[in-house]
Amino acid sequence: MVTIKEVAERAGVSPSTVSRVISDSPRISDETKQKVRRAMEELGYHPNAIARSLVNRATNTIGIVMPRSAEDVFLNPFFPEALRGIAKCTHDEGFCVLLTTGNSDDEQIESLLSVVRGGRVDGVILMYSKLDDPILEMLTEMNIPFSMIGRPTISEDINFVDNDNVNAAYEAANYLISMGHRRIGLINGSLNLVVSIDRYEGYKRALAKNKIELDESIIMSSEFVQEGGYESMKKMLSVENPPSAVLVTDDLIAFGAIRAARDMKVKIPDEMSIISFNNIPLADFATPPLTSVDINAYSLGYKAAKLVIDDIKGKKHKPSCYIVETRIVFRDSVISKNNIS
Amino acid sequence: MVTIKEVAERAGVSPSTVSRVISDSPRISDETKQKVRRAMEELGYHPNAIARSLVNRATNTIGIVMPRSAEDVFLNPFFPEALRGIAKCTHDEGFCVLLTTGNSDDEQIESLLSVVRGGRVDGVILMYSKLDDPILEMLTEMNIPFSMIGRPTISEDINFVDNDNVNAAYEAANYLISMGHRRIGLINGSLNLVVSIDRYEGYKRALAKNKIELDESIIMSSEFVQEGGYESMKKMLSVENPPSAVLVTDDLIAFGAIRAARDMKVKIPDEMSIISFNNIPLADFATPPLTSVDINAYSLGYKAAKLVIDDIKGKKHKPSCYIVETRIVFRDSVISKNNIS
DNA sequence: TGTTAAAATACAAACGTTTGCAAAAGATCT
DNA sequence: AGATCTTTTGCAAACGTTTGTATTTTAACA
Repeated sequence: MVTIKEVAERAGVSPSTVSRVISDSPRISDETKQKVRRAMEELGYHPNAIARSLVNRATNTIGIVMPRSAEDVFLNPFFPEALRGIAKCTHDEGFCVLLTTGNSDDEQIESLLSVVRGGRVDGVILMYSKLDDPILEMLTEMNIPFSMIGRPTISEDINFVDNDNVNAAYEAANYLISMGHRRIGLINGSLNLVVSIDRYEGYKRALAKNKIELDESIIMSSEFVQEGGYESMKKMLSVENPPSAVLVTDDLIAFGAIRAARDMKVKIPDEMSIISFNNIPLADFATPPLTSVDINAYSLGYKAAKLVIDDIKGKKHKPSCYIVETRIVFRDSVISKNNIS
Repeated sequence: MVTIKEVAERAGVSPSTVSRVISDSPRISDETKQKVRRAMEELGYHPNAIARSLVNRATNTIGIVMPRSAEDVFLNPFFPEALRGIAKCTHDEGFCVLLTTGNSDDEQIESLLSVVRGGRVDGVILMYSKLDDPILEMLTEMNIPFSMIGRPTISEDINFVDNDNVNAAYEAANYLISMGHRRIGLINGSLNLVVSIDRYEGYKRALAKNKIELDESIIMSSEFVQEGGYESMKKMLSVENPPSAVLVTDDLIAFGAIRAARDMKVKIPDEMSIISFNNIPLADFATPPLTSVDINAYSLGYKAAKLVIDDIKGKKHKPSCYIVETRIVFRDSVISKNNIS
């Protein structure tokens, strides 16, 4: 490995001069800069990031915490998509991305802990928001810059990015109602995720606003996977008075739900309308193409990264939050009930 | 930040002793170890990974290179799934994962370059194999431990993990043939990816073995995305004598192909059988459920990580390779032609 | 040709570790 | 009690940078 000293020697200057050339300090004459740069060139010198980090006390790296093990995560396109946004922003800002992993909650925590205590990252992005999350607690305690994707429930000063999920769900449900549906089911994700809570709230508000009574028998919650959607839809359809439409809080779940409907010979959208969330790339290729709420996961990621990085750079002194827009992408899984009857 | 010195002072020993306690050196008496450990506990000490890296010349981190920008990548579940395997292995081995990104080929290269030259990673995993890849060249030149997912074409000594793609495609095509199909199309991925080349080869061999002549008009190649599959299938169906079955080299492409078939009112599998590759989670939820070759992306990732790490640790002195098994997952997108006629 | 100010560069300490070698302490033997 | 060996600990250099301060060089002026 070629070091700053060797460059210095070759250029006939001192190491400090080389260092200042690297940072393009005005204290060094142009003549010397040329000389040093040539030496660097000839030797194939590249600054050692580790040494630099040590003295600067900055690694230019941010750590990413995904839910649980990375296991379940990657099955859902939401995370990759958000990660894409994160990667874009970090790269733009000259930062690296370090993945934190673990095969259990404990391992996950231990992994994060070692990474931040070890000083390997300058900040952290928490890619989800759930109730009573020990990681969130840790992060605030450790006093390291971080931001999260999803609204925090503890109302401390925390950087976060989120959709307005209650409103988004409100509008989705409202859309169903505007299409003439009065009996509307809900297939939700796990209720300890605040995104699920919020969408549930929006659903409730839409029904209330339209004087539709809540019926617990057509409100389910499942894990964020297809199987959950499959089971939920089966239950939904075996209720004495099944809904004519259902709001599903995740496309993957919706895929499962569609499959269940097909298996039970109920036609979508003719006998059952479906609107769901996330607008994954495959939504367009479902049968029928899925009407879905686009949450702009990419922006969610990008902004989350921007928030931590600004925090790290000390640009913002107050915690900030950012709400990214959602929009319904209309496809063919919802039908107007008025037209039929 | 609490350092080794403060711990030393508190415990009444020298910094070097503390260091040796950390590494549990036998040279330190148990008594002293107790004392030092207590001091560490009380002060909440944690070793600084950066400083450690500097002297050890090891970061315990491996860099991941994905195709191009991370952009396209994450849309395809293959990469997340492989990443999952990588994450598992690295974690098991006490390594971290650093993502290398960039929004263009050049940026990608520059990003990788700065990361390895900067000494931020001990090794690298290249998640794909394509023809004339400048990155591959760089990696070998720089003389850093690395492994790749996918067979390298330049026959240098390179660690890699791969499926036996020619055989896998051979068997897939053979399966179609065994089901009575004689006219079989191919919808392939981009031909500068060696995985595509290999699967093409397997397809050709199967046809040759069964004395079926190759017909270029029903051989397409598209990008690894749904749209490509959509277009390819449209073309395939508008040929004067369309095939009764098609081998698709990626599930995502297959989704697009299915959609195209549906749009053109050709029934799957009745009028067109489809077998594809990768067996993504959603394959089961396609209409009809997709018969697909499972390539075990998780293992591919896990093994690739194992290979670099072994290399880094100097366990293996020779480059090694590892072939992971594939298996056809039979679902409902292929029908026997014999039964019909 | 000194004197002084400005510009350019060098010195050395610091960042938090690890580790070879030296030193001190304790044990064993005669 | 001294010599010798072993065990335990400490010293100091090193890893490759950055940066405050000191020093040298150059230029400008009288």
